[in-house]
Amino acid sequence: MTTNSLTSTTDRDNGDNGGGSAAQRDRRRRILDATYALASDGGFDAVQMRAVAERADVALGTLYRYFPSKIHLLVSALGRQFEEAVPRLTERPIPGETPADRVLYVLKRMARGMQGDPKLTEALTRAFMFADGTVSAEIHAVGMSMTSLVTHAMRGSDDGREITEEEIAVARVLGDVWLSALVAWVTGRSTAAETAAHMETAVRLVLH
Amino acid sequence: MTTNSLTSTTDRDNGDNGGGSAAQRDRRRRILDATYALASDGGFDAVQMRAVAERADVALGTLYRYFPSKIHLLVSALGRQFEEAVPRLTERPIPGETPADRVLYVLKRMARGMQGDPKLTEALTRAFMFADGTVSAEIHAVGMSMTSLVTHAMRGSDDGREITEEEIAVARVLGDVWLSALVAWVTGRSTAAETAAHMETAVRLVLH
DNA sequence: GCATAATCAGAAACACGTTCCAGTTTTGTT
DNA sequence: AACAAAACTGGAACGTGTTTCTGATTATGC
Repeated sequence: MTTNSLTSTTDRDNGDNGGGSAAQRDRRRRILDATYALASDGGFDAVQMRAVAERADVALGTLYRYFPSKIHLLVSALGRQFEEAVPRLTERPIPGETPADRVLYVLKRMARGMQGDPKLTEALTRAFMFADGTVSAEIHAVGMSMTSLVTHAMRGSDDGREITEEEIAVARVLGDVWLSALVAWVTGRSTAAETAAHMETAVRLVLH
Repeated sequence: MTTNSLTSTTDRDNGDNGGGSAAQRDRRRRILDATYALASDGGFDAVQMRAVAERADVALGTLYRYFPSKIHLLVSALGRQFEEAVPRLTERPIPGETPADRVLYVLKRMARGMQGDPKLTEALTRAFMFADGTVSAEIHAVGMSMTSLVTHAMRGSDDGREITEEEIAVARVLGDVWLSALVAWVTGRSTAAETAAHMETAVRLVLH
């Protein structure tokens, strides 16, 4: 199992998306848009496959052709959200004196973004947690984005150095804590403030 | 049917259900036993409410009277498993020279136990991750067990000292990592060996 | 011992994820 | 242009979690 060069500049669309005709790309976009809208409005339960299909103006069978399950659909939506967020967060140097400060800055900004749309976050997080092995590709992609984000924040700017094992380990641990905290928040077991405090503690612990 | 101490030997009912007649306690026990058996055999999907009811020899409506949802049912089962495991793991001094060694010992032993019954673990973990706010009580109990387990391992034996904030923070971070690793393993996204390696890295990172 | 309330069994019904199918439209090839 | 293959539509249908209903059974207070 490896962990490759994460801060890939490659924007490549991998198999599950890039190909296809313009009509197909458009359908896919409409489906993901409908998913966003429904999730943002009513959370996981409101993302009903019939409703998504109707809103995206495709038949139910077509929806299932593009996304073989509700989980795939939501995890793909989460993936797209990350794809959009990561460049926004990494394009300019990240403020902060120490790696801990910078990582916290990034994590908090991301948390704030998600907390601004709680229902959407609930839907996506839940899907992520419920996914089984058949979604490992999509999930791996999200994990990579997360790792890349954190390692990028640990250094202030994008020098060319190879990313070390240590950095990856730190990033993965922080990613795990972040996910758990997110789940706790999403399920109403902790407040946003508690989540933030917990993340801060974890970062200071791990980044000596 | 397999294996371990899960198939209740203890007949005692604990706090969250202690009340009620003997017949009610017996029904509850039968229901949880059926849940164990089905989960151990076929995992989350195999725990079907009709099947649980039939196996426990109660009507479907009765099952729902005792546990308002499948998630509640499974999370309760997980809670009982923890209740049984924690004393077994904390009753004697934990081997290991350093806190890191001892924590690893405990976590690995627990992981081994769960990996010995993968389907059961899958079912319980999924339920845990999918739970919403209405099961926060049960989930909080599990979280406390986990924290207590780790803090106990960090010290070798049970001296009377107050547990520090720092220790709790470390325990919570490790609990988060453990949970994420467990989810990754359960959903087939990582192997047992990878999970163990990841846990080891995290422990060494957090416990200097 | 009996009246009353609580609980239970059994079964039907509903909701939503998922699958399947017959017919139609779009796309690609020759 | 004609044909074949692939994709799409509309809708029915199935499985499983959940709810609801009715009549039996059991527990509880007098």
